[in-house]
Amino acid sequence: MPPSSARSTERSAARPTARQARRGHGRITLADVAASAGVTAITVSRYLRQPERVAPATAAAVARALRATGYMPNKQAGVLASAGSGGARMVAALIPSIANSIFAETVQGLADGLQGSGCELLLAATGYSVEREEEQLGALMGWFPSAIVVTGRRHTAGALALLAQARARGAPVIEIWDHPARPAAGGFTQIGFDHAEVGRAMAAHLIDRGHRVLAYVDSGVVEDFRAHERGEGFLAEAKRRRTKARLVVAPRDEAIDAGRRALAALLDAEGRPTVQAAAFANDHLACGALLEARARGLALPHDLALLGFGDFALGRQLDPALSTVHTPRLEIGQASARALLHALQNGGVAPNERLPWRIVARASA
Amino acid sequence: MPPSSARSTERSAARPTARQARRGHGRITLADVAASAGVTAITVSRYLRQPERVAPATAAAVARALRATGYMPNKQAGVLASAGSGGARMVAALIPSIANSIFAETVQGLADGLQGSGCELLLAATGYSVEREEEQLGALMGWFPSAIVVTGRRHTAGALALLAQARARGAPVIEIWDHPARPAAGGFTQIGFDHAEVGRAMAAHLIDRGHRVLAYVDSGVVEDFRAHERGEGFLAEAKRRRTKARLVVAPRDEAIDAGRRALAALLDAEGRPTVQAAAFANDHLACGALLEARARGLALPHDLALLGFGDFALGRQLDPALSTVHTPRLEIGQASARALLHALQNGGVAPNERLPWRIVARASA
DNA sequence: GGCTGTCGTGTTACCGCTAACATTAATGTC
DNA sequence: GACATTAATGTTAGCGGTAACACGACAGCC
Repeated sequence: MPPSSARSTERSAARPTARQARRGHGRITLADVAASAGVTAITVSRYLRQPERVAPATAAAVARALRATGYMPNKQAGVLASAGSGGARMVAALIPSIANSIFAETVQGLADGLQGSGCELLLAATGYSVEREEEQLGALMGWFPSAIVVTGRRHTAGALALLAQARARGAPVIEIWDHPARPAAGGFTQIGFDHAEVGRAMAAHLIDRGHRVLAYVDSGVVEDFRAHERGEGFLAEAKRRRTKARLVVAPRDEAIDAGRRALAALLDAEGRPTVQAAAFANDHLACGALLEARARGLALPHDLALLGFGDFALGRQLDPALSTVHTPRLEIGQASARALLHALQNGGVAPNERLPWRIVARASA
Repeated sequence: MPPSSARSTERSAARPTARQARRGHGRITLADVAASAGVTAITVSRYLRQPERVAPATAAAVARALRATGYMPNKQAGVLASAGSGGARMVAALIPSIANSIFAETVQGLADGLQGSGCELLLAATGYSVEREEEQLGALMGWFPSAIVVTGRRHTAGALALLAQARARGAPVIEIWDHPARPAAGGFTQIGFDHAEVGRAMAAHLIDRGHRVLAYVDSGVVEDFRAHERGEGFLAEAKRRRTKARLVVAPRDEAIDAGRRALAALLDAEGRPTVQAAAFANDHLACGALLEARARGLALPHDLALLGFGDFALGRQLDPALSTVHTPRLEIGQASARALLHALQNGGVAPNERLPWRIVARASA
């Protein structure tokens, strides 16, 4: 039965002065536990953090007192006192959108990997805006997180400064979902894959299957940098292979509709179809296109080949099933958690990690 | 240009004693800003929190010093000193799964609603386990969050105690995704809807369309209480309307497969179909069943009616399109943010909120 | 002029915890 | 038996901020 407000003896002995100082918030503190165990606060603190350093008899008394009081350590105070070198840690994660299943799974992987490590996850969404990212980063940094996970390698100068500052403090900084061939300027740990390479592979896949007039339907989200990079890779590979390819940008509607309309535009432009094969910035767009193609009675992949990106559940179930790029979305989160915990324990910078993706050739391309 | 390590004059004046006390972590503190502005720390603190209380000339000097130093308030210290009555706040949210798009959208709504309010989001996933929930809650409570959002109304005794304790401290506690007809024991704010009612409506919908042999395919996730409640409502309504109905539990596989297999079992049991219409715990299951039905050449909804729950993107695009229940998943998050911010500002308990859902009759039922 | 009130700022003490050093007692060493 | 070593616990002084009160300067009032 926890004593409701038994403060340390020393304190309750002090008679209430006129100056009614703040006497705590009624929480149970280390001092309460210590009083109950007949030791001082530091001994209880030691018991909790390095139990091998307190004598067995004392340890037993402290353990009893902890149980009796129902003590819960105040992590704010812990971080403040030990600047994060203590047990309590917070990991800040910044992703473009939580509702986007791709990032949701990555966050799930991150949360799973952090589970049981004593790290809590502080999450914010940027809405695909680097300015919002900087803003959110500023807010999160006020908590002095032990590690920071951001999405992609493009950030505002201000955000980069904040990240560099965090790293200088010893906080690992991880950029996820991106890992270009040449390392980025900031020099932060990168866990992901090379989007330009994926774009090239997408083009190669379509060209290898005999398609000669290609298009990449890019995301309408201006700051979806990774989608744009896949587009650049796509065009580069097409050029290298001397194949016609163009880039169009999907309208910024609901993605499935946007895909439908983007394909319609490609098919109806100039009065005749201007593509034989199209790759898309994501599966939502590709699924929309696939539905549009089906509605027009086109035979996939003969009349038209469609290739998505992301391997969402929807594409797998449509008929014909959507060919796409499978991405390590859960793995990126898990690997980040691993990397960051390792860096926190052993110091040093977490190494980059390139995770595998693969083209899943189903019926549409 | 921020001075790299200019501490307050008073401190740098103190000659370095043998006892090399901890002299900060090299961060820029209020004292640094104060020294640069020629005032004391408390004045800077006031400028930041109640600017109308400092003289205009001082304010200008402080503002200049803030810009010069690049100060970033330490929120840990702020919370510790003012027990959350200060500006810095943290909201802890506990959901079953982040990867589940339903909850991801709710978290997105919550994050959106919190955006700009000075509240940060501390997130954890329970994996649909009340024990894990208690554990995670214990970990999160160490940060003494200003508000807590949990999913559903079923919790372990330990978790309930923690929640009650938080509420006693003045932290609003919100249970999301659930709002039964009669309030739950804990008496926490509920924002969601009545799942039994949805279950009844699902049965009513099928019965009204002439189906006489019903089934509810429940989630294989043991602690998906809300799905089970919909099932109970479904059976109750069928009973009231004197209609045959049974409850079966889907295997705990990948959900689309599970739905396929659950329907197959219903159709093949006893050598002949044992249902005319089935409702499902979620759209993933229902989509699986729909694909299975289509593969068997059944005509929906004549031969078999299928009704899902959740209104996922997939079901909308299948052919025939899946009839389902649309849920206010984003709204639940937004409403929670609103409620919680209101409660934090004005004190008092946030009122319950019942959010609207609706049956979306498409082609399958 | 003395009293009171307000404004703007400073002083002190404290939030709850832990690093660094101090202290005490028990143990080992020659 | 004097001294160094180790083990176990305590003392002090912070971490970086804010609440509560203190205080001086000036204004308004009789």
